[in-house]
Amino acid sequence: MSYKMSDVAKRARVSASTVSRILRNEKKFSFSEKTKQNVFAAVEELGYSTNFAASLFRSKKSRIVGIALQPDNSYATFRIFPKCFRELSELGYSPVVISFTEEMNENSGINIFGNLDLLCGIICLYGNQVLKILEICERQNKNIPIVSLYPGDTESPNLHYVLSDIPDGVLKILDYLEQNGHRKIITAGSAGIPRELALDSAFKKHNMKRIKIDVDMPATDKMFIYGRDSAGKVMSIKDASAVICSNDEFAVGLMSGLSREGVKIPEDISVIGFDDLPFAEFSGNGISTVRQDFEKKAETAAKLIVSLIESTDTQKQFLPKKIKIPCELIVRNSSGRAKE
Amino acid sequence: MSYKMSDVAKRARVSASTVSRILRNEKKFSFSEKTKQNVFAAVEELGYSTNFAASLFRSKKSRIVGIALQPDNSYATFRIFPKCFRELSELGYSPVVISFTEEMNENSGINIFGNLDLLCGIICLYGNQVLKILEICERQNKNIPIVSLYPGDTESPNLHYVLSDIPDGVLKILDYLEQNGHRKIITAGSAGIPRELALDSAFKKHNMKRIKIDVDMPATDKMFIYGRDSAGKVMSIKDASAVICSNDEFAVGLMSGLSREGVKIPEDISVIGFDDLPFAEFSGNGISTVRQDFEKKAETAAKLIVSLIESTDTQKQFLPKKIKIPCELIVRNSSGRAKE
DNA sequence: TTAATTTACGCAATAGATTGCATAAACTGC
DNA sequence: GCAGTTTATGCAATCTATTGCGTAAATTAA
Repeated sequence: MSYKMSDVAKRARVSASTVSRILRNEKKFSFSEKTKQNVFAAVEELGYSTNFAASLFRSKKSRIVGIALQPDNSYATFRIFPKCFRELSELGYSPVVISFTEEMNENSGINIFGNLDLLCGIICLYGNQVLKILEICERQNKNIPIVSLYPGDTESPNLHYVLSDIPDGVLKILDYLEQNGHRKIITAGSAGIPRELALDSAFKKHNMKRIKIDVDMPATDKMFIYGRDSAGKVMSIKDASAVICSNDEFAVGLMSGLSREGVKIPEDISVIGFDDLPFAEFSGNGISTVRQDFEKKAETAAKLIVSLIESTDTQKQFLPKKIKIPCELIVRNSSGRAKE
Repeated sequence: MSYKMSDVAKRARVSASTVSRILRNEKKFSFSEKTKQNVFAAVEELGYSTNFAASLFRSKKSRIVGIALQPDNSYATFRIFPKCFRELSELGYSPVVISFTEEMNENSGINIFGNLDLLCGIICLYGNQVLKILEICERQNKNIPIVSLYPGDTESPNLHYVLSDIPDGVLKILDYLEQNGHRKIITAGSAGIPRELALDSAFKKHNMKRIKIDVDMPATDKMFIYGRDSAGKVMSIKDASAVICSNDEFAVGLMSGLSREGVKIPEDISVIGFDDLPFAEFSGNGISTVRQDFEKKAETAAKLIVSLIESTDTQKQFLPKKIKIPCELIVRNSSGRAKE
């Protein structure tokens, strides 16, 4: 049987309340250095660690942060997840995956973390899920901070965002393509409304011709296939000299489809990916792409949510609603100068 | 404020103990249909759900299963993880990631799930970690079932395993290569002792010449790089007609390195991967590889651990110690007949 | 020096589900 | 129809950390 707080208290010759307060360093109370020393020593000697269940039961404060993941995870998600997880752990919180289901609803209760009782904050790695989560929280009067790593189709003022600066990334692509003589450019795939708007405005700014190939891409684990299956459409557009893809997986699939038909990359057409996933460097002769700094996003999100959890309502107002992380254009060999 | 069990009890005109027993359907007790109906109705009407903290506090039974992941996750891991997660959830358990740290030790307590108090079982997706976890459990007298999805370097009789049938997969590769005239074959990378033994015995059985290129591959997120950096060594072995790689990432990296040097695949050399990760189909003209049925592994592991958790000590003896999942050879265009 | 405040700590109630023990009612077998 | 068993349910103790309230001692202000 393991020790309890009263054992520590006895050994340190103080009361259990004192032990509790010192261990949680409750700021409303102060204790002499000597008392603290005694308590810590007793804890050390007994190898005591506080009973999570009892603590949670009494205080209702969990230090558990939910991480919402989509059911069929793209590689990008799993660049973010581990970093996010470790960062939260180091900040003294316990990250917990709260969703792999499409239909997250109150009564699902599919596992104990499915209902939000235990959570003191949520980080959402799934753009289109976050509004639903917010809705559930509001209906349950669960006033916990929510940080989203994707914009979703519409941003909400009740959420916090840590986003890659997609508009900037898109502009960098177009700058590069323009400098290399590209004028008529395909965009292929789909990546939500904000990306769409970013592309539109970038094309407008550069006064270049955009040809859209919209692809319905519901399953994130089928990106390669969506890409490959789009090769025909891309080839049917005769005078385009470049394709900007929604993500690297799509780009790899597309290149595979194009190669199969004898199209040479980048001689016949330049292909640009998005994300810079690990395989981007090694697919074909390397894919030109926009690198998202997933690690930075994850770390920032973890720090932000902890700040939000630990700050008072007044302090919260001064914390940023939206943080943008820069993107970087990585030029490899899937792109080059436009033909003639 | 949310309802408690006594509220439900009052509404159903029974005692709280009865509610508790009915909701958990404790098998030692029996209740009339009518009583059950009343209780369920009351629960429904009040929208009651049991307070996890109180329940855990009193019973010390958590229905939380730890999933141990390695810090730098390979893609393979994240094929398994979501499936495992969902399966466990559907079986009424709450999966929780318990490790992204190399040095998992008792006192890390890096988050509340780091010490094993809350867990009723562990699934380990990380071969070399599992023995350490077992050791910690034993030292803490934490007698919970542990299921490993990788053999690790040495198997332990105190663990349960759900493994891909690697020896069979390896044999299938050699059968195929032999039929296609390959006689002198490189194996490149490293994948632990069991795989090593499987390769040795398969080569012996086929009486073929094996040339080992051992690569130290500590970081699973650098597999592509290890592969590419091995191109030189592979090329230096003149008369080999095929390379069997430890995994698909390595294979993609290697192919990238070889192509860069003008080596044609499969004309000059056949490359075989392992795992059949999603990009294998789309890299180059498709990589020949051995498909591991990750989904099946995940599902099987989840079901096994739940059986172990819910069975008595006597029943446990009849549950399998090791379950093997078949592999399948997928032939694509990175391999063909041996030269001349 | 006294009143006012701050510092330092303890007492005891409390949170809500679980479970060992007890009991009443119903049933079974002879 | 009675002893013995099974079914069906309730009572009350229990698990352990937290926290509101209270107080004594130390410090500061006046």
